[in-house]
Amino acid sequence: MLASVSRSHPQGVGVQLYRRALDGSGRSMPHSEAEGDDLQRLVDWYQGAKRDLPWRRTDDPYRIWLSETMLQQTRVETVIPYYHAFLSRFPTVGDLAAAAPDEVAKLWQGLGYYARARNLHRAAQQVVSKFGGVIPSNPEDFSSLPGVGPYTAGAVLSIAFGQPTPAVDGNVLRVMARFLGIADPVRQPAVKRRIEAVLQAWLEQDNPRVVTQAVMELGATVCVPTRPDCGACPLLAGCAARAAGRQTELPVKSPKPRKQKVRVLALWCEADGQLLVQRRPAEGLLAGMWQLPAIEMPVASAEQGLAAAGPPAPRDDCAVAELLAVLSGRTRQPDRAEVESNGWLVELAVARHVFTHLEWEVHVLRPVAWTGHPDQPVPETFQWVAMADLPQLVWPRVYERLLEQLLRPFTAVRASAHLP
DNA sequence: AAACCGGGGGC
DNA sequence: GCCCCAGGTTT
Repeated sequence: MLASVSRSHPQGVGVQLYRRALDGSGRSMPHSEAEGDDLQRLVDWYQGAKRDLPWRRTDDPYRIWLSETMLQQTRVETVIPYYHAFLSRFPTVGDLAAAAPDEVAKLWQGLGYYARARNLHRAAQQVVSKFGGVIPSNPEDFSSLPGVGPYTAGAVLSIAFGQPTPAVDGNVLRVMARFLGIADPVRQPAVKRRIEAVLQAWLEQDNPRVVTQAVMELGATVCVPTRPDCGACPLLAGCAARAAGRQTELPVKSPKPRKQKVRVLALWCEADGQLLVQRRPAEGLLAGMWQLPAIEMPVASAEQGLAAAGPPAPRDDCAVAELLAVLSGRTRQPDRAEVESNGWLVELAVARHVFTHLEWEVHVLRPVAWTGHPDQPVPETFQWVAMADLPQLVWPRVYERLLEQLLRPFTAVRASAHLP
């Protein structure tokens, strides 16, 4: 198929595309002929250069689907141990469908973007209930599953089922933006559509299982964000960005907004070998995960440049007093003496944690005068838990670290010792 | 279209 | 410190 494609325009077309894109002058011209050899070289390169990854050793759609889900916004090295642990516990989609939600969450602990796990679990149940336990191989059905967006659908359908469905992830976006010389912001849907169209043409000319992975592999190992190794690139001949010497300037991305800083005041309430913990709301940040009883106080934007860190302020004492009142089942506001009394909070630890869109500074405080006890009732969402049982709960990374620090020499909080 | 949703590794 | 990673969902 590809061998018959002519080799008429070694590099001219790519340069032209780059200039046109820079001028913002609209549609690209067809580029099938000049890229035929590029595609062939890409495929040949992949066969010899591909990394030996666990999900490349199987044809099982379930395993490939799991890998694509775990790999969303997550590095290969991070995923590998989770991938093995997950499959060890849930070898088939049916096993996953039959699992308890908390057990699925526990195996995802530390991986981030926890909605992925909830969606995958629900999707597995739908595979059983709607598709007889067989992962659907047609785009409409597979894309209907929760957590399956355009990328995941394209990736699984092409890699596991050999269909010519393009999968555009961050790697592919970068490779194609450079190869085609696209100077428009890659966020724009029009850019993604154009890249999908070119990629689909490639998929229809060669084995989709190979082409999809080849482009991604190129972006992951050669056409990397900084210092791309153009000398080793199979697409060098047709690359518009390289021809213009501007490969490091692409892709063009829009600037990100500043992170909101949040001061988190978390309480260490321990009594009778038990610890008071709190379950986060079922929706939103870190949904349904466990933490120390805490209040989150957004730091005013004016203060962000100043001492966002630092010792608890008077306002913090007041907020903690209110939380302690709630824990004690009292409805009245804490009195002046409680709030103003000195030295009633001992700071046991501080941890900073950065999310995509905000930043936490967690202070773990021990209210030395508080007399709460496991025998007394606590409001909903709070719970006394034996120290030894803490590892069974699902913790956000920052609390995992804090607990490990504060519980030493107690047992670890991780699900499995071999995870990072 | 923009905001929300984790965590980590490389520089 | 900044970037960005085999993205999806919600508003």
